[in-house]
Amino acid sequence: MDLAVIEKAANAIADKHRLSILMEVVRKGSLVCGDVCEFTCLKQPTVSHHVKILVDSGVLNSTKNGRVVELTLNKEMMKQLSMFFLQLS
Amino acid sequence: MDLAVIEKAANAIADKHRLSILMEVVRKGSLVCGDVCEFTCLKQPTVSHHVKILVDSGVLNSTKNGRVVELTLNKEMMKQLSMFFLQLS
DNA sequence: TTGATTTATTTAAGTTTATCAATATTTAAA
DNA sequence: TTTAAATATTGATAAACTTAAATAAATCAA
Repeated sequence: MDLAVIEKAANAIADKHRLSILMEVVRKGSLVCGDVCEFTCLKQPTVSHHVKILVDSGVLNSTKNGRVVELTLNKEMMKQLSMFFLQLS
Repeated sequence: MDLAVIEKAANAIADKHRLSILMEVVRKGSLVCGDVCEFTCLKQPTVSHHVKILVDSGVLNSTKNGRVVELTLNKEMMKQLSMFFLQLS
């Protein structure tokens, strides 16, 4: 269990907007960045910044389809996090 | 599942020193604040600050025994976090 | 009560982060 | 090849965070 991975994932989740992006990805299955601008009150560069943190941390996967970037949940990371906290409980 | 709780706990864990305090509490079973000053390279007011964040977030429990503050793991919070990520995976 | 010990608080400096305007880049469509 | 659309990057500013010195508060021991 790499603590740096946990720390980075926790950091990605430790923000109101990023957590809400994560939950919306879960709810919808997938999102493009433009969607995020709509349901948050954030401008495009801010969304880009937050999405980068979520993707770099491994919380979200991103795949570029033409002009859009599709965001999906990294379930492997969710499993890792779940196992980490399970072992502590 | 209260997202504000998840966000606050994630924030508490999203710091190298605080995560290491958490892991040391897990390893030892319990710690006092003075111990934390020793195994981290942090001064007492800094430790006090980080401990406060960990306790306020519900990640650690604290009980005052005389002059010392005993820190233990809040296993209920660990369970909550584990379940949260399990449901997402 | 006095002195020592442990933790908390205040304050300040330095660093990092969040935000957005402006602009660049990439790609699809006309 | 232009134009339009989606995302990324840069640069600037304000807010938040980390750190620690100085100090206060609480508690134990002598």
